[in-house]
Amino acid sequence: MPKVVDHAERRSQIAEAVWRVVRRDGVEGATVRAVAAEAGWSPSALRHYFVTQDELLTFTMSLVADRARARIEALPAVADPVRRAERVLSELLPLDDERRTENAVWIAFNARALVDPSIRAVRDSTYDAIRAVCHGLVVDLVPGAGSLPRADVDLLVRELNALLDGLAVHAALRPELWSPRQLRQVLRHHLDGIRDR
Amino acid sequence: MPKVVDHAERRSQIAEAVWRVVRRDGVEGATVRAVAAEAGWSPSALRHYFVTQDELLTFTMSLVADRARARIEALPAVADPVRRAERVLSELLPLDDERRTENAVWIAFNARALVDPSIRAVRDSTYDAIRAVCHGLVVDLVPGAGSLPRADVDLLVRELNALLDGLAVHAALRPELWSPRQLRQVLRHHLDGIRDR
DNA sequence: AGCGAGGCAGCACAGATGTGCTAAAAAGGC
DNA sequence: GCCTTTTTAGCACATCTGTGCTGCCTCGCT
Repeated sequence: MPKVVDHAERRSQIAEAVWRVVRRDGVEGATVRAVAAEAGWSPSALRHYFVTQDELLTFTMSLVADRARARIEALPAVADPVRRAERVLSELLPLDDERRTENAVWIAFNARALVDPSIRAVRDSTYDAIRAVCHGLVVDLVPGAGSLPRADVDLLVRELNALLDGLAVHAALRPELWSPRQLRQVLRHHLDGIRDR
Repeated sequence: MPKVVDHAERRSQIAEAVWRVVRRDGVEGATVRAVAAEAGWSPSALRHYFVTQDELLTFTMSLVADRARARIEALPAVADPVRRAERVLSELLPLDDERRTENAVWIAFNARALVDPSIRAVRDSTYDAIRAVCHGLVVDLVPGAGSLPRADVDLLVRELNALLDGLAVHAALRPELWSPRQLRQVLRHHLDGIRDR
């Protein structure tokens, strides 16, 4: 009774084909026909799993967020707050090819979010989740976070959050200028700065 | 002999029409016909000032960078390094409607730079210039920058640069979460941190 | 006044795109 | 083995896109 490839997994396979097309030709290159060719099916087969193109693209972007979330949740517990923060945030940086692809796709869709409401909804909730993660890390990182004014904590969270996305964007756009080692160094320096402030 | 509206200025007017279209409908909405309608001319008139669409889009993106550069160069001299850095970098953040538009357009084109070589060239040289600006500001900011290892300065430059673009992206994408006041606060906090390190 | 060149509009055309419709093929239950 | 449901292919159609081509209209010069 379990089909060899079920509906949900097929949708993920197609979404990954979208990633490859987007990396090669941008979001505007992710036409129904191009994605179908990349996935190895006919356009009509595609339409069986995604009724409209909007649905296809929205699902594809959600999958990026889901994959990252899954990686973070699967992370082993680490006692030291700096190291924990390093591990968690590293999952969001383009440190290897898989995450480079994710980041590039994310950036491409981000631009589309400026004008596409359904994409924007996915993006907003994802960024909210990332901000919450940053908040948790900062609270564990700052010595007396409990007794600190909320505005001060908020400031640190915003700063960390902005740095994180800045690093991600830079490294995804210009990998030749940002080695994984340099990304980690900057992140680590910033985290140390929060702890020792 | 001076025409009422000369060639170069007409090109800028058209590029500004592109900005408005991109803000409304994204880069993929910036078709020749849409831009012509926005600018109030026929598509043929457009083709008189820009032979191909690529030329139009590349020029439009360059104009964003040129405007920002001009604003920075026109800035009055400020003795205090923190205040100077604040003033300079503020010109790159979406603190008002004009700069919000610039940032949104920049982000949209940035995504296209992933696949469009001519756009990428503009983007790379602009980012190099911004990095150079950051370097200058950091050198003035850090007390003993001259005697500091080059790698340490480089680290601070990268961190500032990433924070700057992270702030810009966040504020452009979600203005409702980033008031100009909050942007300035985070920037100021980071600059103070560099000075007092 | 006449003329030549540049600025502009309109149309045309080939290609691509999203999506609907119809039928064939495959799969699965009895 | 047959029949129903799901999955896939193929085609069509209206729309939109970049860009080439042709002609008009309006300046500026002599």
